[in-house]
Amino acid sequence: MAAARTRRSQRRTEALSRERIVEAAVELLDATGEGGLTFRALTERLATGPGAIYWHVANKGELLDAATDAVVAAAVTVGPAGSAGSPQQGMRAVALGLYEAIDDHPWLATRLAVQLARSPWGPVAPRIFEGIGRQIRALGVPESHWFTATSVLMHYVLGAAGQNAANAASARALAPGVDRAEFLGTVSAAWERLDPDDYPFTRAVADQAREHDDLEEFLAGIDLVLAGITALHLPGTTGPATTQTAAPPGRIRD
Amino acid sequence: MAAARTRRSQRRTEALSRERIVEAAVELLDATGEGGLTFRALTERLATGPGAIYWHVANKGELLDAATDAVVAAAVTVGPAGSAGSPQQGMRAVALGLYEAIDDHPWLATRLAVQLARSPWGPVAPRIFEGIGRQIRALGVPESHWFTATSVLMHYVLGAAGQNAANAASARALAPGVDRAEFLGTVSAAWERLDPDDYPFTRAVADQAREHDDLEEFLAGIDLVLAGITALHLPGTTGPATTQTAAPPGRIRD
DNA sequence: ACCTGAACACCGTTCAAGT
DNA sequence: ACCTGAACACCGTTCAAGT
Repeated sequence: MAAARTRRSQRRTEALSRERIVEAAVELLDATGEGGLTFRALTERLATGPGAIYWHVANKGELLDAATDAVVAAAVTVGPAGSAGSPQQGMRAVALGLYEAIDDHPWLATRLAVQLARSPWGPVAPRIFEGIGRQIRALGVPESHWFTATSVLMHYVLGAAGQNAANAASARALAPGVDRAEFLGTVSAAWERLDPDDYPFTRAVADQAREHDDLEEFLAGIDLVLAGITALHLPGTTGPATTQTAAPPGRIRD
Repeated sequence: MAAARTRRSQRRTEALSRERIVEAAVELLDATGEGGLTFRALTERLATGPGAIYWHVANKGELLDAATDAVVAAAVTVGPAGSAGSPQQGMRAVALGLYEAIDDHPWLATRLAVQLARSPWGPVAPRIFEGIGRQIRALGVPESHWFTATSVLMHYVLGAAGQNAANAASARALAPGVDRAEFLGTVSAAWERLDPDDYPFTRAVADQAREHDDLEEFLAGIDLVLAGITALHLPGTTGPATTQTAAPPGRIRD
């Protein structure tokens, strides 16, 4: 309704709104990183004064939260419970969605960490938790393990995706045309220069770090966690020798 | 040598040094959080001017990095390769060391995320990687899996420990005397108020979230990952049905 | 109801000057 | 070599004033 008149106002002014502000914030974060999001830059981009922004948004923290939530929401499409394909494929789809979102918006990794660490009950945590948890449920994991399994996967996915984005950003920063492999070689070389007495393991692993493909590594980690879930909840298997699964761990602090 | 004269200078002035500055920064972070660490507060605490601090430290980022590294170094004592006890106990000891460090210094969770996302080749990442990796090696994991297994555990441990610290901090902030269980009840209640159509899984899990013991949950997650490692590398087991472990995953983006 | 923009308090950092 | 402290540029936020 009233669609005829909308055309003219689009060009210059287009009336400020919370959505437009958040949209501009995301663009600014993508272009200049978290340090580049200032009210000065934002007012310039939106052609207004700071007061106008504060009318729609309480403060900078809320703006960052809204930008984070908007990007995450777009990345993990909650959708109807039953998508096509196997649960494993569903899990990969959700994980890759987050992986690519963080790859496209490198500031997201840090912001997610900050936000999950500040208010786990905000809108972002449930979004990610739900997206991963549904796949866990579809895998046939018993309900008693749902929380643990989903938590492990969530933390791994976010951490590893953030690490990947960091590698990508560092490679870009080192020199415009630097190859990703070349950059990983630099890191690997740095690790090989560590003290042999203090860092024997890290040095030994430096080679693998050089050659690995990030996406493949990411998926291998997910497979590892899924294997653990299966091993723990399938009564048929001999039960892993490494760990007493059912017995309560008990406190072993000092 | 020259031990006799050291007494007098300790009280008031005690000569500024990088170590003293980092020490004061950690104290300030512990007392007031990341927002409380300012050069103003720091100069007051150290009874100097900002110029004196800048003589020992390049900028605030370097100071935060140094504070983070100091706390992590104290938490994961690298020590001689072979400690007492089983590899599983060793793994728990390392994980609990980080868990407690983040619990004692809540700002550490966010700062580790920032720092690992910015410079994975800095001193902090190898410290944590080495501490966890040695236990992986001691568990008999084949070398080809070292990198994946250590990465998964590192991301999980840091993420889950940060989450725990966040819960603790939020419980404290909600009201001085609020019980941890009471706070988790609040979060659980918030999750149960989510839209049933969009968040069926999260709502179903809200109960578990209310009742769980954080430390127990943390250790259960580690057991899960260890079970996955065992399942993947032990040729004896029937191989988990959920995932094709050996076959290269291949790109499945869209 | 929504926006303007000058003003304020505070921050990280610099630097000429001291010892 | 090490420290002082005034000064600078920039930041998030406020608020009286407009429409």
